[in-house]
Amino acid sequence: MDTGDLKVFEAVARLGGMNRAAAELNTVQSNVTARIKALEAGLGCALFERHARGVTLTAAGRRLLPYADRIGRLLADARQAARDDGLPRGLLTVGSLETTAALRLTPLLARYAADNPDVDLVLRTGTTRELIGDVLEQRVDGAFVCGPVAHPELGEQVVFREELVVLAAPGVASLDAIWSVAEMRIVVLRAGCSYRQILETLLARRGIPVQRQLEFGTLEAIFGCVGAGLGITLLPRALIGDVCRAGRVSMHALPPADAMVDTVFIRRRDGFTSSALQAFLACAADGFAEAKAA
Amino acid sequence: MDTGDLKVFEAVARLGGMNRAAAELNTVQSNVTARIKALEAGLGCALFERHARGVTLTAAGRRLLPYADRIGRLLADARQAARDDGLPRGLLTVGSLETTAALRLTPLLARYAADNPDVDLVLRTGTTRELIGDVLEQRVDGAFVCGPVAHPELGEQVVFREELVVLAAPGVASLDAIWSVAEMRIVVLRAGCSYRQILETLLARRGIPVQRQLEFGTLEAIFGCVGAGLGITLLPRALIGDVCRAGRVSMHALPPADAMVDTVFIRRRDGFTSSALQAFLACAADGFAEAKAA
DNA sequence: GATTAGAATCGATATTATCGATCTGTTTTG
DNA sequence: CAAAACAGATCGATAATATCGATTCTAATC
Repeated sequence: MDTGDLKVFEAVARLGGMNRAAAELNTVQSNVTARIKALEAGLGCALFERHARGVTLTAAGRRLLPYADRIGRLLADARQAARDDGLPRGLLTVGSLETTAALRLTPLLARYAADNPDVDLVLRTGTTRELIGDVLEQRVDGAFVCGPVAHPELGEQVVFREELVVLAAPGVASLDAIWSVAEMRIVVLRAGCSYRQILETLLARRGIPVQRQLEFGTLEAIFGCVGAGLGITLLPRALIGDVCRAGRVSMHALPPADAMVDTVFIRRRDGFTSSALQAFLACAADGFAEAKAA
Repeated sequence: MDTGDLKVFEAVARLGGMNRAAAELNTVQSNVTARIKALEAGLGCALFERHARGVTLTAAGRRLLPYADRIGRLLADARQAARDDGLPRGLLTVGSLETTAALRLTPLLARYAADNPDVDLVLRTGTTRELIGDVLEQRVDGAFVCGPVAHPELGEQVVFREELVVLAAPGVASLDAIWSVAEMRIVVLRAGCSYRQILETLLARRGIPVQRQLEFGTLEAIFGCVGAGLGITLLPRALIGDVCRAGRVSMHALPPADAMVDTVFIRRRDGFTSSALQAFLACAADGFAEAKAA
């Protein structure tokens, strides 16, 4: 059983056919067949059932597949680990929620990029669920998501904790006034934003349907929209500044159980921590410690 | 980078020389040299420093080595996982403390062996420390040791919790009478027994030197020896039976903090759980649940 | 300076992987 | 129902590469 064999095996399993796998692997079908046969002979059991429209995994194949994946990933990690001489360089792919990226990460990313010119930094955004998958499948080295995650294969560290507050039009006196409305329009920074989900959950819990959502790319636009009474929004208190005191919007605190949200940085427990990632973690710890002190 | 290459790499690293590795791998030195060179070329960095008395790992080599081990183990797991069709068979190697094996495990092992005729059961004994190493290095599939272990790579489950009591000669009135002795002889079931270590720790904490230890293979012999005033011993209360009520020895409870000992079954968190091991766990859970009920 | 242990190198050989063509058995299509 | 299309198995030729054994080179040790 060889790493090459396992790669072939994985491709055949994923694509459901030897021809397709051969095409992907830039080789010919007879070759793929031969390697699978060799693998099966070495293991002493069949991995695929052959039929007219391709192949499907046998029970043994299904048991082997996750190992093939893990071994492949471990090999990639091993290569990286051996090459990594302690100086941050190469590719660093970090995931983040849209909102976190837009509102919190820019200074950090800018500083990291400036400090580490040899690192190619890639930012990938998605929902918490998607990003967890990305980290598990090693599509990103780590990600900022909405915590807690509590996944056995993931390590997480709280990066910052923030209080979410509801913003509404200036005239709104209290939360109760908001909850008593028959239906609600919400304003978000980006579609799929995690704050949107939280807000929708809060509204759903009180039986208030969300009529429509408005999406704006900047905080200022959101403030303007909310101030004009077009809807409500949910944002970290620290980001609101003085638009509230200026009377442009009204701010409403939530009960602590709903209000406090942790943003955590997750990464694979068993994955290799490259120098580039290590430097990133240090930079992040630094940056957010400053933010807290300020 | 290939699994064969990694095996060669591991052997060279462990033996500190290409000739020695070649001998172990049943091949010739030129071959080992060639594969290491290929591996280094593939990675783009040197893995060994060559000098007159063999080779030593470079920093890159040191980083790679743990991955080589892990990949090797994962490959072995993968092979097992693919072959394992759900029916317990093959080799099952279990570790245990001497004492646990002698006093608790025999009925369990007998039943397991009877229920699973296709499994070759191997029992390996050692101290908790040794057994932890055995489990980590995959020399055993799992082990009964003195808990708690709390190692990140190991999962543990408490198998039974027992109260240890001190046994002394019939005339001894209390623990204080024992602690006030100037020196003490202790009686144990086997050398290296974990109860011996606990007892020695207890004595050491009170500044009592252990003069000599007596070792006997059966509980009866220990009772006789202790009853004759030759020394004291430490044993689970459940194993003592009525020798105490019969007046042959005196029994002394310890403070709860010292008295309660957990026996836990440990195994690798990420390791493959074979059908044979799964059946063993079921058998153990069953057997010890009965023991508790009785 | 001779000896020794150990790694590098090299040419010959054996092994293995790859390729392209062909065969066999389905399923779909005309 | 026959033909075409599709998918895997098989096979012989060839290319690649792993292995071996002999030799060379180097740095310690005697």
